[in-house]
Amino acid sequence: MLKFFNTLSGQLEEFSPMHEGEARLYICGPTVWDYAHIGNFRTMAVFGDTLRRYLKYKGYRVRHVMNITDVEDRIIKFSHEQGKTIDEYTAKYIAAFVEDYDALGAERPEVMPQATRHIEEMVDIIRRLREAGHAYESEGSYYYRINSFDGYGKLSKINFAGNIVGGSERVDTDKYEKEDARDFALWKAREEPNEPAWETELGAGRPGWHIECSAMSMKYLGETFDIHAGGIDLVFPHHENEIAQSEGATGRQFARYWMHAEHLKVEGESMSKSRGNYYTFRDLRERGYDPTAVRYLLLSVPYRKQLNFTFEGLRGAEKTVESLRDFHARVRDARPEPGSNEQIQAGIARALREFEDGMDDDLNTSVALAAIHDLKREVNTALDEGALREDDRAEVLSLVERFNSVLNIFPGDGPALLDEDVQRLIDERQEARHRRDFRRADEIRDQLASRGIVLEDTRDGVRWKRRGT
RNA sequence: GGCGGCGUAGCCAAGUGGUAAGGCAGAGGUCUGCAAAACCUUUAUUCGUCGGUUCGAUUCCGACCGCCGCCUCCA
Repeated sequence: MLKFFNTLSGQLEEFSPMHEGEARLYICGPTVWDYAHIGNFRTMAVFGDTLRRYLKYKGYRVRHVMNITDVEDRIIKFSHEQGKTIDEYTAKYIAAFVEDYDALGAERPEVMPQATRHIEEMVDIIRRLREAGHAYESEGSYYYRINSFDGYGKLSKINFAGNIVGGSERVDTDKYEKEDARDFALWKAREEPNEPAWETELGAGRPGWHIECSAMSMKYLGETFDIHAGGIDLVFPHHENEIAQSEGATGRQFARYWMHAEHLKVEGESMSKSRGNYYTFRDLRERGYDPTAVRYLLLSVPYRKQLNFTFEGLRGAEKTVESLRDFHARVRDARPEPGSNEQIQAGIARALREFEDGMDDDLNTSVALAAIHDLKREVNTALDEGALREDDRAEVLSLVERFNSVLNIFPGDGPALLDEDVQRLIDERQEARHRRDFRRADEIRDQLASRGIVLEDTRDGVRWKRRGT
């Protein structure tokens, strides 16, 4: 039974979608003012993708929407500084995000809507909010009247009485005329003549941050949908405000399950540019790290726990991923005798059960990965002892495919080396050995080993075989 | 000040009211000319500290110490 921790109820709940056999989810995507960092990807690419893939694994049709926030204060500032339009400025970062997302092995969402293409839908919601008394206009801007919405605070459980309010430089109360300092902007009036703005029935201006997610999620998923997810920092105010906007406009429940991914730390500290421990995915690739290892590392801790990202851990993840690839290749290339082995069959059944139990428990990827490692060890031992049989081999392979359809951590092997390439390298190695150039000889042997070619030196020369055969 | 999370072996960490998954590193072994690679075995009488509840606590409760976060258009 699939269970998720729902931030709204504060409890683990059985997942049961609105529409039979279909799961609709919305995950808050990137604000494309810069390259996304590894924390963004933990949430959007790895957690979001795992959620999506496991829902599919469980047999649901998935409709997955991830927005791209392409209008926001920093974007306006930087595009202006560079003399570009918003679209010109963001195009580069949108393309980079999608490229990184793909490289991390995440499946693309069905829809990736951009905020700037959905201004009309936002205006429509604001109009409905005004009609319902939840919104008011002030000096050309529009605000949400928090006092008018009873459920405000139900997601974040914020106790406003105990909060730092007023008198603090943190609360920007003088910029706009608001009825209440907590009221938030739905629409910001144009202030400078050259400021990017949309001419709408609300006047010239641009949308507030929160309204875009309400508009795009409901447009593509319906007024009520199953799962809304994002980083834990979005609980307040972003998601709390989305609820107020959406439910205020429709009078219906907005998202039914709210899931929030914890942030990651880097070398034990919070990641920040000032600390110098801020990494984009591209930074890691430039340093030569394998994208699959990054994915593995980000997957190795359940999404609701902080993950301590370290380079030692990343190197470890590379080794682990490599051993998984070797394991897969070894099983794939094995040519065992017919029949099946009872013990292996039991191991296969146990691995499947443990994997699913782990994933069913709020996507506990740590447990799921442990199940894969246990299977790997057991099957490797059987191969060493020649105890694996043809039926076992086929089932292990199909099980690995199933696991990989959810976690996507078994890297590809690349194109196979042709026999003549292997022979040419072996001849070169023999020549090097005659010269007593063992370093070169070893280099060649390692190169072959990394492609699954095992060498066997004999009196008559060198024999070789593909690993596992 | 209000709210929340965490502290488990050298490192990353899962987990449970009944006695500690998995990965990396280390050690040993198979293989090998030696290595490397691959594979196997092994590594916490103990889960921040001190109390309490219990037949029994790492797991529940309280206090304390330490770390991280939200309350600010940060995933």
